[in-house]
Amino acid sequence: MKRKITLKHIARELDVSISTVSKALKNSEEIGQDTKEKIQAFARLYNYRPNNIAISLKNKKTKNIGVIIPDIVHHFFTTVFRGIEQYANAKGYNVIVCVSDESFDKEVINMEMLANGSIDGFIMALAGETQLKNDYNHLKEVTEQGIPLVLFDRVTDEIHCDKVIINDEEAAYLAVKKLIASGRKKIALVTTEGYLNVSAKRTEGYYRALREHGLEVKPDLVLELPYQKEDDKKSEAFFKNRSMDAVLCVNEIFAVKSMGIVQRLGKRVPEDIAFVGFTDGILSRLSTPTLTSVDQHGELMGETAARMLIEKIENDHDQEEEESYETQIIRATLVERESTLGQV
Amino acid sequence: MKRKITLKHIARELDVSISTVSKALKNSEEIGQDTKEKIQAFARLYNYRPNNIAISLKNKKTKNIGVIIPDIVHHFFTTVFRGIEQYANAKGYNVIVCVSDESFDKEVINMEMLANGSIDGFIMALAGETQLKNDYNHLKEVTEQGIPLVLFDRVTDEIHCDKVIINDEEAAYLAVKKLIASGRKKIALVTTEGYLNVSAKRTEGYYRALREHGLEVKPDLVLELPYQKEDDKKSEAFFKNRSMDAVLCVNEIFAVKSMGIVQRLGKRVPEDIAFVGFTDGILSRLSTPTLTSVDQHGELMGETAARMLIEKIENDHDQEEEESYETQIIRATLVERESTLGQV
DNA sequence: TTGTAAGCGTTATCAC
DNA sequence: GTGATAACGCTTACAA
Repeated sequence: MKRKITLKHIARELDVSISTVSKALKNSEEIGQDTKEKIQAFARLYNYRPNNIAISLKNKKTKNIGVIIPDIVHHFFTTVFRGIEQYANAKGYNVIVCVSDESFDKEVINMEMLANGSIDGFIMALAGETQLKNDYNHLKEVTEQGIPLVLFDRVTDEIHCDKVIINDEEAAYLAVKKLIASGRKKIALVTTEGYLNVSAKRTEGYYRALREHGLEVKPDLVLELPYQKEDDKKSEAFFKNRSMDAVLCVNEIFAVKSMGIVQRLGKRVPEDIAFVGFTDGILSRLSTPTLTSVDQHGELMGETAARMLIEKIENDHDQEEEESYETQIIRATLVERESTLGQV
Repeated sequence: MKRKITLKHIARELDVSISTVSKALKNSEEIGQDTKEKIQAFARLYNYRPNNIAISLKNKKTKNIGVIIPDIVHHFFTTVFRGIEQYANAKGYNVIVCVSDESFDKEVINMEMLANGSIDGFIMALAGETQLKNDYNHLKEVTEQGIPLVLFDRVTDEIHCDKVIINDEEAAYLAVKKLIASGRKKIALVTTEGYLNVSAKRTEGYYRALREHGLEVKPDLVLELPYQKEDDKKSEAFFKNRSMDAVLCVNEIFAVKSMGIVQRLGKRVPEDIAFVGFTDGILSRLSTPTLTSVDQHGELMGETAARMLIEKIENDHDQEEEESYETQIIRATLVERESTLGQV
């Protein structure tokens, strides 16, 4: 087993001082040509690599960024993560991920773990529970310590920091508007219980589109489902007992499931009922019929978040006080597929 | 901005030495009751938290584990990751993820970055390119340095280390056997090009099942598709021009796509053609018809890998030389759904 | 009971 | 040109 070699080893072996070795390896002008060559050759031979931890301690920079997301087995978060990871990596940063599992406590614990020196900044989407509790002290503490923070998707007005969101309200509005333009009149909504931030905004957009086009807003055309738990009974009853010609769903899982239920009830998609989902993932592309869906551009979102964060991290030293925070809005786009084909 | 406080600050403030503070905060018997209380109160007040980096440097343990996977927007890897993350977190470890993107170079770079002190051990699945090149020097170096490594799913015999795999060959064998038992006789295979390890094993299982049941092995009933790129033309031609009554696919994406194509060609699933996929993910549950699929138990796999790794990490100090490596086999299970219903 | 000092691996400043 | 020294934040023998 060849253990990792340190400056000290090289110094001892070549009978020079540690600082000489350090400088030689940085090709410093101070060091004589022959000594440099000798040291560099030795270092190469033994495959010397500086110890990241020691450098972190010295520089007070870890070159790590902490990402805390509610769930990892989830297309959207995964996509955002890829955007973060790619950008960060290109900039020489590593990414430490923690999953809050929608739990407030886990979010707090993970944040505290990472905040004690492990990372230079955070990128996160709030846990559902955190949004419900409306308790953001853990975020406040972190920002007060001067650790840069970027929130994405699941954000809050309570915290002043950089944010990246999509135009949820508008995207839903535009999707519904399109349905209306194609002749649909009885448009239902399938959304989540418990009012996650984003679902709430999408719901607003849905209502606004109806109102602005003089369509009646019927509360009984709105179905609220639990966020993760499967509950097909409720959906079946909903679709069986109501008349509608289009459905907006706040995510693609709800949409694909609903399409399945509706088709089993003998209705045709899109002829009888059109469907639009959010989160343009693999399900949308592979369902039958393929699903028209709002693409949230997760990867771009992640990249944007990472860019904002790294920007803050690397400029932190000078402008101490002139805190200026930005909210970037990623414009969602509607990807049209079979589930909304045709004019009614 | 309240900057993070250190032992030194506390010591200076309370006019004691750093070591006294350190000991007091660990509730050491050495320190007098009143001093302890004074120090602890002060620390609590200013919310003192030890700096992880300093501790890492001291202990030569980072409490981080490095995970390198080919892709993150991928149900199976994501599931494994969740298993790793949960177990690791419960044991007080954080997880640093790097994505190799199926690239050999990225895999090497990421490994080297992390190996220089950032992590205590690796869990990884090999990049496709790495398996093709058959070059594992980066893994060798890491293990020779005494950094524990656990490979999962995409493994290699070239490296001696702990491994976690599923019984791919057997799982495919059993799936095909089941198809045969239900009366299917002309069974096709949809697999990946380039022979990823796992696909190759599944292919073997497919062949073995046919042979053992006296069915003819027809090479033209085997379709090889590119791993990621969409190429529907090829599939369409395949299904249009051949007669078959069942299909085994090496992943659920291939399966769901194929089902779509076949249905568009006017055939019924499962009446005319039965389908079985691998990777029991969300697609399998939500496709129409729902897909019978081999559950690879990713989460268990991740948890197992994390357990093996942490075990090695925490026992490294004593048994230096008596290297004993283990290969855990997770038994895949067939989840039967609509796509294989009924007897022919 | 408290403090001093060395050490983890590096870098930077200053002396020789 | 080269080396000693201090520092990053913490732990821990060992002194006092």
